[in-house]
Order: sequence, then structure tokens, then C-alpha cells
Amino acid sequence: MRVNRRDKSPASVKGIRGRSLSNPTIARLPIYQRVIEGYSRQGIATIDSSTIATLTGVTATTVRRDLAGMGQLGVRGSGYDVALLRTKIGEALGHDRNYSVVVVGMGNLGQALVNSSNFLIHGAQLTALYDASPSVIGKEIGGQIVRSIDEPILAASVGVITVPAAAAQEVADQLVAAGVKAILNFAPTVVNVPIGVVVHYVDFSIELQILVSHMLHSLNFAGGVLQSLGITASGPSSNVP
Amino acid sequence: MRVNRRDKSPASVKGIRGRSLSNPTIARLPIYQRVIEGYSRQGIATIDSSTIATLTGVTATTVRRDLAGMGQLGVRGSGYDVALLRTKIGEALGHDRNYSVVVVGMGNLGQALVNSSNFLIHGAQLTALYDASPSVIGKEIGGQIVRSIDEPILAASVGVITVPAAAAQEVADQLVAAGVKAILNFAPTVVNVPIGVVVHYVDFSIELQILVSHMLHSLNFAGGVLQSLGITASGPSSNVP
DNA sequence: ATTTGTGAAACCGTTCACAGCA
DNA sequence: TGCTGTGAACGGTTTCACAAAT
Repeated sequence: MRVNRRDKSPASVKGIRGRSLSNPTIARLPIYQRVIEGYSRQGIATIDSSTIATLTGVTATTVRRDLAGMGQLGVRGSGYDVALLRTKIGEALGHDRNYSVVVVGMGNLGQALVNSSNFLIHGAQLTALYDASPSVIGKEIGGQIVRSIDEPILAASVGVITVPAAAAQEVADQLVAAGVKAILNFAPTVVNVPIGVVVHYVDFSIELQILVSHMLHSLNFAGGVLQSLGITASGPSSNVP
Repeated sequence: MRVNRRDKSPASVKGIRGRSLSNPTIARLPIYQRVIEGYSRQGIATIDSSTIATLTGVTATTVRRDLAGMGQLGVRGSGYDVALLRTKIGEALGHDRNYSVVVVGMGNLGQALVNSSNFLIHGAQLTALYDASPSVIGKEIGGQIVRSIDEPILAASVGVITVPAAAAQEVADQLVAAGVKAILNFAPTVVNVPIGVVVHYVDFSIELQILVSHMLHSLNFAGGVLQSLGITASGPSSNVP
């Protein structure tokens, strides 16, 4: 599924027991984990690689290679034990660790993240929120009082940047000074950090542009049907459906 | 940045004049475009591959390969014309097209997207917003009145899904029925669509998990310093800094 | 019979090294 | 001289095909 890797990470990292997990593998593990947790909730005891494959859009061979990288987990002839798989993938992803997360920038996006039941899971502990605007400082969001960005940032493992691009580098510097070892940056700009700090970028505009580019090229394959779909050359704002 | 790619797309697509642009290349073009637009605004006429490289964190060779895929754009000895580059990358990304975007789900995230000055750029026309909740239906957000998801979805090129996972497949079906050719899905679930419809996934939780996994492995390399960083084994909610 | 785990091959993208051109 | 464009080498991931295990 995913291709992008706008990511400053080593090309591969050591797995739990010295085995090596490649970046593409690590990016797929959370997807596997989602379907495995679904099976676990339903009380299903085993799952095979081709089931995981069809449910995630990955090939069965790739699933087996990925899982083999974490040890001898499967049983030939029957498949993988759901509980064991969940444990092992969880270990690789750090689900068995507690780590602290601070979020800087309590606009719509910051609030969306903090309020989302999907974001802070698997050991992530939200420990502080920051914003520059007096209109939100002091308000309670997601069980935390929003602090002023002028206060020193509390020590944490992970920092999330949801401020405008112009402020992102300064916030990154503050996070690094606070000892953060990983930054998830939603601001549309590159931030510079010392080695030893991992930065991962999520940029909505870029995701949309990638999507549109794929759409246009796939429509080109289908023939010259752009006009009939309401996709028009730029100019005086034409009617778009 | 994007590392990585949860993406249902052909492995490579035909470029503007029959040349082929790989998925990694397409993912990098918006990043190049961002620095090129900066140069354009400053009135700088030419830029060379190594400048683009240092400003984007990509190697100069990769920049040249990517750009060469769109034609003979550079001038040996001097570099690339900023205006030409902007035009050509814009064409590859569809910046010269107008396409319509509908957003389904006007919670925090949907509002964050619609209100962001960074999201809807380069030809994207927001044409309708939908939600299921009576508390937002009828309200104006980003210049649009929020419609009920029970109304038929208006024809559009791109659909953005920002609803809870449980509703995502149903919304995807509605979008497909409305003729949408590309879906940007923020819901943490896989959606099934007919061939010819492109789906691109953005999943905050997965991005965080990937980041944390990289962080943990990079810390493992650095030695057993997890404890001192406040990253602890799971158990009774211990104090995290 | 069924499904894993894995050598070997195929594939893809990046980097090297340099030829080609202004 | 300086920088692009690209053949060739390289490194890494995916896929194939099958042996191994239950």
C-alpha cells in the first residue's frame, strides 16, 4: 500500500532479537496488527498469511517474509497463532513500552489528533499540550490543560508538531532541547534536528498532490476523458462538478 | 518524509510525454516544487540540482534522474530554469488542472483540512462538505454549507474521507457512486473500491507507530538507555516525563 | 493436504562515474 | 569549467518456486 517514505531513518534496523526489519516491513507491521487485533477481538485463534494478505492488500509471500523476520512464528500447515503474532508485532512496534508524547499546536489539527481515539494508542502517554495563542492556553483539551509555548517544554520521548510552517523549526528546536528523540511533523516544511533524533513527516498537501497525480495518470491511461469528468485546464474558474 | 506508502497505485505511470515517472519520483515532486516556488517568489531565475538536493534532503543525482523523467529540462553548465521547472512539475502533479474535491466528515480533522491554507492548493476546488451529525449540518465551514450525508453526494473528482473507521466503507461507496476517481482516506481502515479508482491512505496512528518503532530501534543501537529516557515496560501506569 | 520459511531470480530504485553539451 | 543526462553497477525488496514441517 504505502510507498512514500519521506523519512529520515536508517535503511534497516535491528529486530527484537538481533534480526533485521527493513523499513518497508516496519511500515507494514501496523497494518497487519490492525487485522490481527480484529481477529483477536473475534476470538479467532489462528490466521494464515494469505488471509492477512487479502485483508491488507499485500502479497502472501511478503507477509511471510515480514513475519519471518521476527522469528519462527508460524506453524506449517495451519498458520500463525493470533495471540503470538499480536505479541510479537507489538514488541517490534514498541506497543509494550510506555512513552510520553507532547503536542505543540492546538489548532484544529492538534485538537483532532488529541481527541482521536485512534491516535494515542499502544503505550503512548499524552503528557503535555502547548500553543502560542492566549485563546487556547489554559483550556482543557483531551484531559490536558494547554500550556504556553513560552514555558519550557517538559521532557518527553516524542514530540508532535502541529503549528504553522513558519514556527516549525523553532518548535523543533524546543522539542530537541527538551530531550525529545522522535518528532512527528505535520507542518509543511523540513526541520533540521541533530543526529539521533528521528523525524517523520506527514504533509496533507503532498498526499493530495500525490493522489491527484496518480489519478491524472491513471485517467490518461483510460484515454482522454478528463473533460467529461469535469477536470479542466486552469483558467477562468470554470464549473467543476 | 513520507516514507513509506500505503497506496493502491500502479508501480509507475506514464509521464507527461510518455516518459515514465516512478512512484518515489511522484512523491518527491511536491517537495521539489515547494523549494522551486520559494525561488520563484524570490525572483531567482535558475537553480541547480545540488541546491535542490540540499534543500530537500535528496541526493543531487536522484534530483536529476527525477527531473530527467519529465524531459530535457536542464541546461548543462548552468542548471534549471526555475519558471520552466515550476511549469513542468506542475503539469506532472496536475497543478494546471482544476479538479473538484468533496470532504465527508466535518469533525476536527475535516475542519482542520478545510481551514488549512496548505491543503487545497494548485487547482483543487472545494465543492461540497458532508457530515452525519445534525450539530454541524447547515453550518458554514470554509465557505461551504455542510450538507447531510443522507443527501446524494455531488459529482466530484476527488473525495476525502474523514469519518470514523466504521463508516468509511459506506462513505467510499457513496463517493464511488458519485463518480469520484480518487479517494484520500484518513479513516484507519482499508476501503474496497472498483478498479479505476485510486485510494491513498493517511493514518496518523500508523505514522506514529512507524516513528516510535524507528525511535526504539535507534535507541537500541545507542545502548540500553530506554529507562533513563522514561520509556518503560508496560504495566501499572508508571510516571513518564 | 496445507501452509510456512527460504534460496534464487527478478525487479526496482539509487548511486557511481563519466560522456555530452553550454 | 560547470552542470546535466545517463549507461552501468549496486543494493535492497519483492516475487517465484519449492523444500520442509505438521
